[in-house]
Amino acid sequence: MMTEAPARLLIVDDDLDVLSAHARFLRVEGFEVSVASDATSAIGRLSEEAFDLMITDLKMPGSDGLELTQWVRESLPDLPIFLISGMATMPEVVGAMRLGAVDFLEKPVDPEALVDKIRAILATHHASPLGRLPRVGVQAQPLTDRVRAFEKHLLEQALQDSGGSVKETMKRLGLSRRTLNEKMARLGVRRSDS
Amino acid sequence: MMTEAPARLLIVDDDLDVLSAHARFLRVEGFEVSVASDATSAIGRLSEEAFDLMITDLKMPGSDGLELTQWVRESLPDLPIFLISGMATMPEVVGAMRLGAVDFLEKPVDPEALVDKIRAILATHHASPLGRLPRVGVQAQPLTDRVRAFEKHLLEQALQDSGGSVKETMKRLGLSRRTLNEKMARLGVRRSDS
DNA sequence: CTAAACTCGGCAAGAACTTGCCGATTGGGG
DNA sequence: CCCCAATCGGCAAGTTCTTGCCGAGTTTAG
Repeated sequence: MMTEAPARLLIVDDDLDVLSAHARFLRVEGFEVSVASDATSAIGRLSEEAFDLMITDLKMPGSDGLELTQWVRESLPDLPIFLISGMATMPEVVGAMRLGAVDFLEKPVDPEALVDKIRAILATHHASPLGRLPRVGVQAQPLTDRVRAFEKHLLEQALQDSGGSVKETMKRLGLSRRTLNEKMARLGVRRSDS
Repeated sequence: MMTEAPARLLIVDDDLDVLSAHARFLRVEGFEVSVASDATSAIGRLSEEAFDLMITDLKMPGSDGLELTQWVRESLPDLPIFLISGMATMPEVVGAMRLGAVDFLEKPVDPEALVDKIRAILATHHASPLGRLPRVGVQAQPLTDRVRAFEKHLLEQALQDSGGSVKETMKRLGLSRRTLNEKMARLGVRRSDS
């Protein structure tokens, strides 16, 4: 369980049901969540407040997720972006990643998986040399937890990059099959067959 | 048609028919084309000659396109890479892009479109020497090394935030004094008295 | 249906890490 | 000079992690 200063998330989605559902769930998980239902208001929010992560739907009426991503990349280079979309075409995904999205999730989004990814990204980002946000006084957090989160993130990412193949992942990470399995079990990483 | 120095392309594909077909077509289009039928020989080529662009199949026997991409990203950061694949899953595409591929094409590849993309990439690349630097986690080496590096970073950061005080740092990281000392020694972290 | 390729997880020996206990060192104050 | 505070590192018992060996489901291609 984490007790550090809550991370601030901005969720953007034109589907209000999805939006509020995600927002509610993430708040329960301890994040500080702001929402926006379109790119314009999202940009408004981003302009007046600092966020640790933005999660946006790719397909929205008007200015869409890609444009929003682009705007963010130019204006807030350090803000990690998660793109979410159902029925995304390959070119769209490619474009999104090229624009600098950190990850791409397909609808429907598994809340648990989303939370894991969020935590993982925040863990790496906080540690990265970019420490852009003013840090609060005593934000002590066990080293082991942070390292664990990071390791978990690496595992998930490698696994995903390998298309879910354990064999491929172990080569990529330089681990023996057995060790990889152990770590996955220990850290609660599952192969998400896509 | 201009007469500038022809761009040098390296095409990697295990399917020799596809390989030669593409090579032939691209040569007709005025590119200087080299080919390789597997990752190993591709690396060989890349090691001995300079290229402007590499086009590789994602799925190949043995060391696959992802590994090749990874190798290139580490060794030749500026070389743009096109990945080609049929039946690629979303996570694979995301992973490939995250590894730094410039574009991702689906088989069967339309030669005309390919040429367009090649020209476009070469143009932009020549124009902006940096391409896109801000990429996220490029998969590098063994998991353990990366985790170690991360932990070291956290230690250094915490130590610095504590003004070099070990006592303060141990509280902050939730470690016993002895453990902290051990880690510092193991990871080669020293107190930089400021 | 069978063979081959992948994956999993139990088990156990060995390696690596954690941590309390002790004594030693270094700098200030008193 | 002595005492206190902050650090270090040796030692050793206790834990946790790594990894090879084995046997067992699952999938996939023939």
